[in-house]
Amino acid sequence: MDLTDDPDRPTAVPLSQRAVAARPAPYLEGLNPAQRAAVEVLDGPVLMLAGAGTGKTRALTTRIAHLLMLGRARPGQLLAVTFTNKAAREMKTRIARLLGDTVEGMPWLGTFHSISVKILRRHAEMIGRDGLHLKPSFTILDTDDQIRLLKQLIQAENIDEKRWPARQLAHLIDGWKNRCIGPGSLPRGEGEAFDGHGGKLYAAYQDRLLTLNAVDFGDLLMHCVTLFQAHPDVLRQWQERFRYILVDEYQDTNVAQYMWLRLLAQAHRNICCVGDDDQSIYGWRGAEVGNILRFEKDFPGAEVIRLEQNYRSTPQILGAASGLIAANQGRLGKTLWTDAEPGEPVRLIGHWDSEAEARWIGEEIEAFQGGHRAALGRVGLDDIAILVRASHQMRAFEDRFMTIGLPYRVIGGPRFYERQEIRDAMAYFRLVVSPDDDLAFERIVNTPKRGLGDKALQTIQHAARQNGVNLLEGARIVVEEKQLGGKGLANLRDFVGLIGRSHMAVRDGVGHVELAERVLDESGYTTMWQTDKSPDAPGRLDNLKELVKALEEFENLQGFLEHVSLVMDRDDGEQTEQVSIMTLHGAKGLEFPVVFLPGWEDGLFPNQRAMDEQGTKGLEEERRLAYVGITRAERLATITFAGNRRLYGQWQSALPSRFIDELPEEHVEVLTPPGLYGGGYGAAMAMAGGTRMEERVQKADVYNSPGWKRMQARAADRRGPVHRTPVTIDAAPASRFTVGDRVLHAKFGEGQIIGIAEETLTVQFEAGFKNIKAAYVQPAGGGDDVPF
DNA sequence: AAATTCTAACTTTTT
DNA sequence: GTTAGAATTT
Repeated sequence: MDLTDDPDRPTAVPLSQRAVAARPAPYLEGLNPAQRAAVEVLDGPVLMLAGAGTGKTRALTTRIAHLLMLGRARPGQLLAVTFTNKAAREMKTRIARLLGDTVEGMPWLGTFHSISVKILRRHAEMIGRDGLHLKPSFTILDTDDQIRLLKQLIQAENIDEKRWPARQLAHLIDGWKNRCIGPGSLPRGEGEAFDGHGGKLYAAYQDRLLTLNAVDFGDLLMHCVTLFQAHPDVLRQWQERFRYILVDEYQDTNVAQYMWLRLLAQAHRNICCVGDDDQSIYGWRGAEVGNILRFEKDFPGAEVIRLEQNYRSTPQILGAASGLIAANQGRLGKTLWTDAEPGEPVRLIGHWDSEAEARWIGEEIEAFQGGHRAALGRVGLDDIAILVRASHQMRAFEDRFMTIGLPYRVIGGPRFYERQEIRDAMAYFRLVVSPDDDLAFERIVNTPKRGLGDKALQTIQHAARQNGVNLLEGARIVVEEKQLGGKGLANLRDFVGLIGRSHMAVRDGVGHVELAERVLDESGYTTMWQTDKSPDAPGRLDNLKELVKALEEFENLQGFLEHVSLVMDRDDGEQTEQVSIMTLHGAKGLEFPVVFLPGWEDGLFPNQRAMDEQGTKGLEEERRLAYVGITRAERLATITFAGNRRLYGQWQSALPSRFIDELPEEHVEVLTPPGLYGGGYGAAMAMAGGTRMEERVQKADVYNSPGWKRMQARAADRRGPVHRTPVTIDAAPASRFTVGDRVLHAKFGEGQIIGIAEETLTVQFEAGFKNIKAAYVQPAGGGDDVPF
């Protein structure tokens, strides 16, 4: 460990006195002054407030390249953290390009998690307590394994599974770890949550993880933090190693990540965080916007650099987005500007229902293909994205595009390594590599079906516990002592035999690719999918083939498994041009020339639940999400909403999103929907002619006034009675109840009905909104006034 | 043990 | 309208 740095070095140098690189480097050319400052402020804490599309990644990667070129640090002394593997990969390629591939890759450029793994592997034995600690070879549990493990514990502790499903407990535990709250210090309310078992269960869970020599995702960070806190010598070692720390998407850090960073940055204080408080959209999974707002307090003397020149969008798009986000309180404040051509205003259009919305967007896209929008230049399908709030909205577009034969791709479906067949295959590999992996054993012992059900598994577990061995060994004992009968026994014998032979094969140095194929074939796993007649079976077989192919790039199974537990994505090189459909969350960091933003209705977007559970905080996060959506567009953004939408099989009507009212009029053009449904707002819009002026008048008259909303509501009324509650439901009330009644539910307690759709009630409980079948609630002592 | 029917719920998602 | 998980039947 080298200690060459001068501890008395000033932490920040004023901008004016800053030394500029002796010789102008070619990679610095073309940067604007702010970007240049962001690259050249070398020492001390720096907060780069980079708005959407301001070249933040460029500034960050150039900064890294610059540090390396100036010899301020060797690649191994730079710590660069991102949130996704994709971002890390992109950064790596960009740095390599800037440096002309002359410098070896940066070992410490990666996600919080991948870097934590590297650190933890070196100090694993310091994690845990006497007699029970981690080994450097620990495995990383994914959510699936985590939930299975919790289920076992819940059963062992005799906790009511119905009241506290493992899934929910896993979520809670995740939350605790995100906030870096250890077993000793659970928050009072939540620790008691599980019938007072919360703390006990948590401790049991952590113990179980240690005995399995495993950690979950949350542990990776939390263990690092506790390690640093408990062992100052270890911390110092890492602090000294990382001379410069760079963090991307700082607004998305949670408490654990924040502590992790702060600990590591304390020594050199050369930390550069890049983020945009207006793009913080992950509050619901523990991200703290506060971290970015507090940066200057945490690192006194920090230099704050704002990147405000936007290179992505037209002034019209930028204007609309800026106007919208201005409604949020407590922003750090940035004024984005651009010197691009004005471009087209953001287009706004309403439709009768979600099907009309999908139809219209499909037609628009086809029109682009026909070259009807010459002003935009060429627009290919790859240039178009549809960004939705909730994934169920995607269906309407998939259906429509399928029927008109428009190629599309859905981004953000289950990832390759999360698919069932891949996880099964991986479990086989895991068991081959480490016989102690009991979770892998459980997963595959009866996959494909071997006639080994719960009973058989219990027998195996019993045998294993009796002899103090792992499940595989336990199974061997069961086979030897013939504790099972018939077919199950024979199958189990084959299974144990196969794994045993595979262990031998590993020792004999059989090629891992060949071994993998052999295991999958001989276990009958491949056959299982070959004989499966479900429509997705062939796809699964393809995936398996691809998995085996991916193995080739690694030296052995072990190496592959290590890699996979952290890198959970895969690029499939699609060749044909396709329209992208994804959620707004999935779109962060991406850009498209043409963007469609459907479903801007109150309740859907802003999402009702987000507002109920988080109040203004939730609404502001939704607004940031809207901001992210609009700013993805380079040349044309189109916002649409539908008066009626089918949700959970029932038609519901809603008002246009309140965000629509917040868009500055001067950047919005209201379009007329085709195929009017006789009257309603459509009739009003039909009056609009083609000229700007008329559109303006119409806009002022129509979309900005309560009258427009009334008209919209009246149109909906013709289809039946409508209850105007936050989420309105269009149907006759269930006979026994009316809106406003108080009801009693076995699990959620007392609540108030705020919506009725046939037999489904929307009830406001203390715990939040729930849709519940009328049969499951009792009328409760009423008399309370209805708030609506 | 496997196939079948029934039930209750339903944001956003990375590692 | 769909889906995962539980309950029930075969």
